[in-house]
Amino acid sequence: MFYSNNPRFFVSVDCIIFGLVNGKLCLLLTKRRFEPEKGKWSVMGGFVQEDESVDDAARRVLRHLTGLEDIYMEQVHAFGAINRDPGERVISVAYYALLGPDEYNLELLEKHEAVWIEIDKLPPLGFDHPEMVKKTLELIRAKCSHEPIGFNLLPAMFTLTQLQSLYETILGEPLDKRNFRKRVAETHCIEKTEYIDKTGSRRGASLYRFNDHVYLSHPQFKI
Amino acid sequence: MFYSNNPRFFVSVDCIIFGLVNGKLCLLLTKRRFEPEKGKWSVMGGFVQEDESVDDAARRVLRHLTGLEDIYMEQVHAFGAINRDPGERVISVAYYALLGPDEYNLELLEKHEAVWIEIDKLPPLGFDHPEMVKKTLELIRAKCSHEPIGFNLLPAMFTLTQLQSLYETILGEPLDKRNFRKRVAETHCIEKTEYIDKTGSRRGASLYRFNDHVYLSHPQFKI
DNA sequence: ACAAAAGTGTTCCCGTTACACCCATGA
DNA sequence: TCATGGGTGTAACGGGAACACTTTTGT
Repeated sequence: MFYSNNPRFFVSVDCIIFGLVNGKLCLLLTKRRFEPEKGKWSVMGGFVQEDESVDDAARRVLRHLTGLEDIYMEQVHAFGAINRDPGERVISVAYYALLGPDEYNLELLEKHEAVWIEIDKLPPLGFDHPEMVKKTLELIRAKCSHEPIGFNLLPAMFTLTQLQSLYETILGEPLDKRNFRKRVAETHCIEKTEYIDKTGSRRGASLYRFNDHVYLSHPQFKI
Repeated sequence: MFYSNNPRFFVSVDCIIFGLVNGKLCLLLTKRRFEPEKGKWSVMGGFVQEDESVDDAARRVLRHLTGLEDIYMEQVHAFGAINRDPGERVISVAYYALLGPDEYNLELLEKHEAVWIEIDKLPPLGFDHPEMVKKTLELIRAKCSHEPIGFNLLPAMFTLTQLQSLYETILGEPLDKRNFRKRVAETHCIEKTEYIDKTGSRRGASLYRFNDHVYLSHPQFKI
């Protein structure tokens, strides 16, 4: 057919997977056991197959690591430099994903030799993964203030201190506690529950919950 | 080699090309003469080749249409649905480009059967091009207020009325003239020249120029 | 003289920021 | 009782929005 004059390429997905481990923002990385870039750290990836869309390929990578289907995930950028993979030419589409504490179990991660590494202690990464991570961080930094993506990293119920500390980590700057809580109060989709978390302090802190139903009916969000 | 278990795909670029024609924001479209989607309108595209990066492929499409190398261009999104191309499977990376009035000549466009069509009079497009255009519009709408991309659509010198009307078209809403000019005045990288445009009014309007040197030394922009 | 676009300041309001102390509890 | 994190209000400031008339000049 007409298209056949043109070359075909391997297409991969690379998933920049975020999670909170002990309250620290981490990336899921693996140390490559095969060439190319053997021994270097890299993000989790895989090749796109015939029977799946590119988005589906990213979901498959996520599913293998977590056993779950409905992980928050979004495309970041396509990377298409000729020599970005020193082995063969591969065009890669980067995605980022946000995992909540219940969305990963360490056994499954161990089986895939994936480890959580704190975002500000990243080892040197192979390929063009540093650029992918950089672009992803810019993206979520810009996005987290007007779209409620941060909740995907938290448990279903969380304290305001946890939420604030998450935002501080993502934005890389300290936030004023009273102003932060004022904005939370104005954001109707974050609601206080009757539950109290006693593990983080002697006094106990109210647990809050993100109400996506309220959010979807009034999609306004500003933190 | 190890990768060879995996399938390969055609990869294309699709360029959503904007231009100002008679002060109206337009897209460069073509009516397809070949299957698939013969007779439908589509944006300008091409297949990625072995010897070029994906970005380079987009630049090549632009170069063929304009004869120029340095067109403002940026990636929008990769589209990878299995059946997005009814002919064969093609994974496409969308780019948008902004052409100034001196960056296209109608003969060259005619040779490629490309025509300018006003952004609010678009015909039905084939493939997933409607989604590409929608995503692109969202992107430039969000971007034009904090990054000086609009100037790529204007001649080297322009009146403030032209600039305002461009922003009104992109944002889809009328802007207050005095507030607009106040913001322009605060933006050091837009400078008044000694020249006067007499074609747009009896009185004549001062011509302004975007100074990218100033912008690069103080990359701040807010309109 | 008049039509048509160019050009120009001020006021008000609201949202953002800065800031410090008391509370509840377990050890 | 004290150490620890939880929780609360107000005042000052600054940026954004609303708003109308005069100027210039070609016809």
